[in-house]
Amino acid sequence: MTDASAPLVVGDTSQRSDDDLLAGLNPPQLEAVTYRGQALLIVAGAGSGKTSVLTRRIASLLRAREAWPSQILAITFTNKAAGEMRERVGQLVGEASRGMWISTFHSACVRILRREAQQFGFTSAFTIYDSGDSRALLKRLVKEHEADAFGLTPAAVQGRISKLKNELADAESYARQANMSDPAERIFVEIFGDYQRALQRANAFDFDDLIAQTVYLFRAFPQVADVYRRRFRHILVDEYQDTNHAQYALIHELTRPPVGATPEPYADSGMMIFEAPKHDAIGAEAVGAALTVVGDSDQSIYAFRGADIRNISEFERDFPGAKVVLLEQNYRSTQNILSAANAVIGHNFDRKDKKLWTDSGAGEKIVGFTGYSQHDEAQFVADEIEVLHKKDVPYSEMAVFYRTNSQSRALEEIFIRSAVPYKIMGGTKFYERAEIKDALAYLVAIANPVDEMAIRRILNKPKRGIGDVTETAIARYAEENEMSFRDALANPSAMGFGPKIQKALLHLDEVLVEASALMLPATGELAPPTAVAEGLTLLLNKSGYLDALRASRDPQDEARLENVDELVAVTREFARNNPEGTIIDFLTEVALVAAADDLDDTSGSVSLMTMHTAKGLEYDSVFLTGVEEDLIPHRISANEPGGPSEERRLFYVGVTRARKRLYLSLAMTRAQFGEVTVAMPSRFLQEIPAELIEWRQSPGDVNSRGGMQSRALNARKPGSWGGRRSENPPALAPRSTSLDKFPNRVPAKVRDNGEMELASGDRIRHDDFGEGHVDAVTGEGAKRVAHVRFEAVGAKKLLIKIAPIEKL
DNA sequence: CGAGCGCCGTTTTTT
DNA sequence: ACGGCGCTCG
Repeated sequence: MTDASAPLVVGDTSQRSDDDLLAGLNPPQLEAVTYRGQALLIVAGAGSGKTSVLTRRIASLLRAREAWPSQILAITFTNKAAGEMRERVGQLVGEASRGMWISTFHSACVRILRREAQQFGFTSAFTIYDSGDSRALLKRLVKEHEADAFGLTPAAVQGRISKLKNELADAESYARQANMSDPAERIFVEIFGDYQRALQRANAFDFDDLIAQTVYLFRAFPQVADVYRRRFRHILVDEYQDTNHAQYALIHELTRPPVGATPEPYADSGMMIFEAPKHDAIGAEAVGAALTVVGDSDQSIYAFRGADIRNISEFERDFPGAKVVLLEQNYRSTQNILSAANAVIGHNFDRKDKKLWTDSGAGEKIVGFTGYSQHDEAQFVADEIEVLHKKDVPYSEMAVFYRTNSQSRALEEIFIRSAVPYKIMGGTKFYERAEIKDALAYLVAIANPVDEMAIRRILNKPKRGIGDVTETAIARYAEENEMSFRDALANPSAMGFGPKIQKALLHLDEVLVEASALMLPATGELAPPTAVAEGLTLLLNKSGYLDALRASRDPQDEARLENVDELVAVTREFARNNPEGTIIDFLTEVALVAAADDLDDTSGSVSLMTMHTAKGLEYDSVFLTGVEEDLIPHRISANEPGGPSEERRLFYVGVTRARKRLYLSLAMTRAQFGEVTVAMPSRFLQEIPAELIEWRQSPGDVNSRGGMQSRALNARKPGSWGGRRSENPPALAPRSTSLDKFPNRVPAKVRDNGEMELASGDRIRHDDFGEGHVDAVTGEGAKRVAHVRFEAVGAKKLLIKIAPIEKL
């Protein structure tokens, strides 16, 4: 650990006034940087300079010697954001920034767990299972329990387990309150328990465990928790609106005052605890860490994975005496973009009204475009990108967003044809490719030999003639003899296999042994930085994996070979950046990369990504594509309580990423499941004042002209609409132009419930809030208000005439 | 045990 | 439209 080993900047730096830190801040920003107290909530609208405020706040704590670097824990949403923050703090305070913990929730928890794993039955070499890994494990368990007969698919089970873990429910606690007379429920409980035991046996945590188990650890071992409570005196959490319950609990545990009585200068795990600077009171042991959270409830877009908006809306209740600072001035976007964003988000009720503003002028109008097909739309985007590029907008300052990953395909096709350089962030991620997972499984097999999943994965890759029967036999032998799968595999002669299989297994064992010797140095010895790269190369060569790919005549295997080479290059790069990095460090880094953590962002390409991935990023020019009903808002969200509101926030996030130019595009038809369907413009377009948008081609244009000529080169593929039909698809038949002209037409159902009668005791359903029970009705005529208790979201007051409700 | 074929479900978002 | 998975046959 390098924690705090670097000295604070000395001499004039610390004496110097904070002018440079505070320069150019507006009053609320200033307050956010300089406020000192136990709890601070910074409500930071999009583009309000929150990163700058956070970094300056940290810098000012360090400069004033109110905290040592090692006493600061800053949680960001992505590793990339963490890196940027570290760099920016470094620019302000130099070397003093070393030793801070700036990382994501998951990275911070891994760090803690690696240190403390042996406290509760794991080793520090534990594996991190990504969703694919846990899916594979669950698949086996679901099969074993024949649970599919009860409608329990691996995906469904995985979803439920994830949700439960985010709520800090474990298998036992859930079992206690489950309805065990329901057979499906009983089997689910069994699978959950088996799953957890399998993880434990494999010395592995899944993503959700990383958080939840850290919380358990702190609760079960208060003296361990105390180590971290004493250590971190300032905790800062970004994107607080997207924290889930487990993360919230973790923060709570960390900000609690230490309970133990004996502060030791050196804690058990060898971590150094520094005494507080003497002129300050923060060393008082009874006080919990100061907490700063930054968030914007309008940008909460992760409810589907357990983010609980109440964490931020009830912050003041959770932390009495908390200070709240509002940052509303936007420094990113033009007023036109902000006005559009404000208008859209204003349609969400149940939100504190908050309006972004800027003093930098209206800027260009938002450009709208309606393509005939998704390819047509993509061609518009590609053409426009070229126009911008000729105007000296670098490709790296342009981004294309979409709601679902599958939409990227059409864009890619057209971009390739149009020679637009692009990179896709996230998507089918590099690390999810089969060949990469294979290669990583070899590494896991070295680092964590009890991880049976990893060994099973590589058992027959490349093909060694080892099939299901052999695999099961090894597993049974291992179980009978109470040894690990890895050890069983090492003496195949005991299992009565044929000579061919014995030879194959022995060879695999030899390769693994040899690689272990290379990559896992004896205790005390330091492995050379190149160990991971060399070990991986050795594994892939001697196992025959590369040979098999090379020998294959499947054209895709060539690409796979390149990908594996790329992974080897990644290990070399890792060695350069982390001279002391071990195989475990490498696997950790790889397991926790996020979609937005792109490796090279100086690549001079246009970025393509989902709107979710776009959160926290900003670009000069942004293309928001597929702005259609059933896409954004997504069809599936329509029936979920709070779904439509969350979709609106997602759209809002997309819009507010743009600094100067925003393009909103859609297609009139979209191919889905191989079928062409008619798309309707998104309701969110309606919510933007018409004068803000300049339509290059409005939905009305496309309709009334009876089909545009497709500009997409490949729109004439046989089987798609172009070839056969000379007439227009019937659904797009021309209509009268004037009334059709966009804004005022599309799905705009102005809501009017008329004289809907509601009385206390009625049950209603609300588009966003779900079902609820009417407690009372007050007011008269058009202003009658229903007081409703919703099952999902609690009590709300609704204007009966216009609320999106129906009586049940 | 492995290759080939046909069927099915897929597309919401992610650490 | 496509890929993944399971089934069947060699």
